[in-house]
Amino acid sequence: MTRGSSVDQNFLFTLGELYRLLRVYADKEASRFGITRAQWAVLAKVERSEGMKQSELAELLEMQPITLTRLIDKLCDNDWIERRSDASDRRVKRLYLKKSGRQLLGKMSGLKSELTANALDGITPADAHRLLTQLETIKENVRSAIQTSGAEQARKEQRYG
Amino acid sequence: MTRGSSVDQNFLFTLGELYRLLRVYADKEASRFGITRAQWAVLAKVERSEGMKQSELAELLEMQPITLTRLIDKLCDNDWIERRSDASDRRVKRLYLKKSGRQLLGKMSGLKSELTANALDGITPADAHRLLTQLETIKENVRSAIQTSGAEQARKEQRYG
DNA sequence: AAGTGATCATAAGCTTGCTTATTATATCCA
DNA sequence: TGGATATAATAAGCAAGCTTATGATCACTT
Repeated sequence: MTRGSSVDQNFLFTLGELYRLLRVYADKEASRFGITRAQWAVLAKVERSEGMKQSELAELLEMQPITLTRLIDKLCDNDWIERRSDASDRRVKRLYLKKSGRQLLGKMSGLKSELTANALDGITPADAHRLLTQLETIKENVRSAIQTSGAEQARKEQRYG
Repeated sequence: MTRGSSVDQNFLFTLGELYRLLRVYADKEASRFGITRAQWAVLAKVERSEGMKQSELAELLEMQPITLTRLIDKLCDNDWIERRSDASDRRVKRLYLKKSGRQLLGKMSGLKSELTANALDGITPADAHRLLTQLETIKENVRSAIQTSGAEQARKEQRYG
């Protein structure tokens, strides 16, 4: 129980503290390439799945479409990616890497490894793998917790509205 | 190597995605108490170490003093904490919980456990404990990586400035 | 004692998240 | 065919991070 309560006391806020540190670190390093960490994450995801709709990409990135829209604006301004209209649905815009975007990702490929290696220093590859798996598990847990609490909310509103 | 490269591909951005999800979740739940997750984190830290200087608290929270200043403004507006001038150093303000802040934390004590338990569902207490330890390790790694890269920066500037 | 440099809190302005609302377009059903 | 509902992208405005700069105070050196 001591063990449980210690986790209980710390997990929620510790993750936030780590995130802030990691953000400062990654932004500082990425800035040498004229890009921010947030933009880089989008660019990397576009590379992995070109031709996606913005809404699909937003879901993959766990962010709201409007947040993504503004990041895409910046990536387009820099000519790293482009929006192309969808032939069969005129609401949709699909995202494609441009040549300079591909080149940038090439130049940055070593940086991600370096940042990750520095962050995970002293953690064995096996532990790192387990850690990542656990983070994915937690992501799923939180995603479904949000949906559940949203559903409860809707039910209450229906009952009292 | 497969294992290493899979971590390499994902750790940096996965943590950001999890953070965003967790933020949405915690903010939504905390809002029932009229407080945000960020403000809650500050309030909880003040409870644990009353009488701290703002600058010390900012360091504990891994955030910049100005970021903290504005969160503290809100906590003071709500009368949950107060700033008291230091007797021996007139620059310093020390932070103390007020009665209603203590009451609020009491009311919210169950929520943190609930959020953490939901997030860590399916992860054994032993694994959760190891996970938290690893997050702390990574925090230290990143903190020192930032300092190192800052030092390199300063060295370069000195050399070329 | 006085000046130089550090430290504390804060201000101004930017980024990247969010929520809520708007506009255009699709889809569905009656 | 047409009206209600849903979906895609964007806009406006707020929250909470950041950097850089400022004013007040302190500490140290001379």
